[in-house]
Amino acid sequence: MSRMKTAKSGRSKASNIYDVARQAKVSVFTVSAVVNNSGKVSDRLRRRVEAAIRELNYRPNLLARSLARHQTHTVGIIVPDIVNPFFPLVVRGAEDVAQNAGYSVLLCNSDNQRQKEEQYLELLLSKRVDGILLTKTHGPFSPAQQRLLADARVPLVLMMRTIPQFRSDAVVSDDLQGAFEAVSHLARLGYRRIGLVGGPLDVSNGRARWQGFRRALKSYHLPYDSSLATEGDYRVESGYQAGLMLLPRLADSVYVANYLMTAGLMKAAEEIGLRCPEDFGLVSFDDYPWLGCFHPRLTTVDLPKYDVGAEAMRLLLRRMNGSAARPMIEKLATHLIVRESCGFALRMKKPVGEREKPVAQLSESRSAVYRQPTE
Amino acid sequence: MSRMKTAKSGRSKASNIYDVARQAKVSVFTVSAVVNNSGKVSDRLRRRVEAAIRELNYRPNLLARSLARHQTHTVGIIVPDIVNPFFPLVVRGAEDVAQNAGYSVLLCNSDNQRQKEEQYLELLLSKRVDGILLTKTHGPFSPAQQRLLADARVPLVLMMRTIPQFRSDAVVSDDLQGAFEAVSHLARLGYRRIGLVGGPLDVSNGRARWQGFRRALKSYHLPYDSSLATEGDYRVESGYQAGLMLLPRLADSVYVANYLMTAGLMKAAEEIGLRCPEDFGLVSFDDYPWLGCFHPRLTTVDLPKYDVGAEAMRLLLRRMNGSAARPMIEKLATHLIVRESCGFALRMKKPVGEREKPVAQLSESRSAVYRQPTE
DNA sequence: TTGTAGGCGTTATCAA
DNA sequence: TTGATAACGCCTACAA
Repeated sequence: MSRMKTAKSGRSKASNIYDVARQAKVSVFTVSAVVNNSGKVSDRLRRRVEAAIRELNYRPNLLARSLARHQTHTVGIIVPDIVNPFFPLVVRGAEDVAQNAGYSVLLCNSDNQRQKEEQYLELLLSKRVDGILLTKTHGPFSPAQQRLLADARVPLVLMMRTIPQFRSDAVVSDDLQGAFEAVSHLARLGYRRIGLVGGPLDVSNGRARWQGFRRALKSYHLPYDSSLATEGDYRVESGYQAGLMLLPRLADSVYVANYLMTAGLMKAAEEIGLRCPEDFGLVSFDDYPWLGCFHPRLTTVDLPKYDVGAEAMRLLLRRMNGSAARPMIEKLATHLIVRESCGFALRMKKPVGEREKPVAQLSESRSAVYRQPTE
Repeated sequence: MSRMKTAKSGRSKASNIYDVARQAKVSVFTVSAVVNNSGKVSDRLRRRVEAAIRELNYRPNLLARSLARHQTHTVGIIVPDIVNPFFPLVVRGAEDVAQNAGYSVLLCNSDNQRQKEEQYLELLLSKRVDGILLTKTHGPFSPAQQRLLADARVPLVLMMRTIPQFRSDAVVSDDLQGAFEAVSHLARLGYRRIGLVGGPLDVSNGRARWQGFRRALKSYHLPYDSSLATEGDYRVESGYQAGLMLLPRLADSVYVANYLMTAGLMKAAEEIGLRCPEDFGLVSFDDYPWLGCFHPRLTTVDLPKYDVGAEAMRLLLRRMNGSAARPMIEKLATHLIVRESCGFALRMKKPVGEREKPVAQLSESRSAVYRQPTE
């Protein structure tokens, strides 16, 4: 008799491999072989098993399988905050690749808090994920975490941020080059007092974007005025505060290291009564589908968010499959998109042909296909 | 001897409960009792166990625990696309509540494809999640899915969209009322040819937003002109197309049923050479932190995205804990935010005090605290 | 090609 | 209070 009652009758527990074996009058091995399409099974038995599976509506318990096989086909992704519009695309890139390879994704938000991050890390390891994708909060791993990770021998790939003194794979955007291009663009347009709303200096991409800014200044023989450089935390409010500081100091333009801070700065400009690009030029960092639809239409440096996630997951998959290559850092190319906030139309001084080309390559970049978000 | 080698030596497998038991010279029961803080264990043994755990760096295998306990402390969330800026907040709301209750979240993107959705549903059930949060694609569940869900006896809560003929819990925003308010606002400002860029009619919130539009027209004795009403799919492109259709037909204003379509429509307006709010008024649906920072600053109806996710998860938790109350649909209140795209400043006809109050309550609404996104 | 039996790491039952 | 020992559902040598 079937263990899983049919249709109407009182429902009992889900059927397992033994039920199927009994129903098909074969051994569990045969059932397992059929289900996993492994080993040789005669057509006769295979058909019997398949019939039984259908009748009992059997579906393997992946939990049990994971326990037996020592792999869960699940990866963990820890990002600061999925609500920051930067991360959905990263996560989506990772998820697409994962899904395609038969893996599911456990999503965690650290809120940039080291404690939350650590808790999630432990949880993921306890859940025996096969790998981890991480956008690390500021600061290094604690010794406890290092040991944890080493002991668990679970591959980990960093996204967007690297950590000094910690050798591991990482996929990042070429932030230094991107910031360099952004600021160079302003310099080429003739701006002389270029302000910076930078990212946090305690994370690598914050530092890189800062560096790109300084190198571009130097490259165009512009002085570095520290009163025009502020450190933000990638959130709207810090951009707003920065705007209140910078703009009254007669910055004639500004490079803002991410989108949310740009929004904050625009708000500040509005309150102060300054218009962009008429009163000051602006280049932002990170593009979104709606940026070309509202005013000022933002000139920005597009970051390969989707590809960062996708590449990170590909790298992780390779590690999970036992790749022993030495840790590598992949750096994905950025791309300047000129619209109006930089004041290009107002100050056009360069031939049009040049406007979307980088002036110089500061570091090697890897081109990548950018996938447009679907909605 | 400890099974987990210390520091330098060749690392063996992670230690399990037997290793701990052996090390502490107790039975596995005692270890289990200590780990789970259940049952009575003498202080003497407890200390021995705790010491052993520390020495061996033991951490329970949650996989095995799940298998034995028949619960995974994991829930699945299926949304159309995490890249649509609508969903991150929903997911975040759910994740916060889940995390707080000791649950992790498996994230899935259906891309509004029924097939993908079905695959994910099966996967989640096979992984034995304890519950599911779902923003269903268009159309009903297939009979196969219905059976699947019924057999698995896994609680499921719908988010944002309900399904006719399927009784289950759901948490939605009060879209009908929201749309009604949006369009009423336009009517009160004196607009007479109000256009609609509606959501897809094959999902419930698309229909509700459409209905709210029509009821408001009726309520203000405005004729319904079907040539001014278009059906979109919540994506940028469809808003763009709708704009190209509607605006040349002399709509004096338009209500757009979500943010991405609004972006598309603004793009179309730009190309046509129409300005907002000078040439046409606009009320959008769904608010974001940056909407007040760019022009035109959008008048919009804010949806309680975070709360939808959070409430849905709370409901799910109750179900997972065995609540047998009959299925309920929670409807969360929306909130009109007046900025400039509606042309309020240009056409001010009503006293200021009235502008943020709904004219009428079309359906019961539940107020809820709105949490601002952090970045 | 197929079956048997032991293992995966916990929890839980039932004696002691 | 503790300790054996049987589930939990699947995989996989090893045997037949």
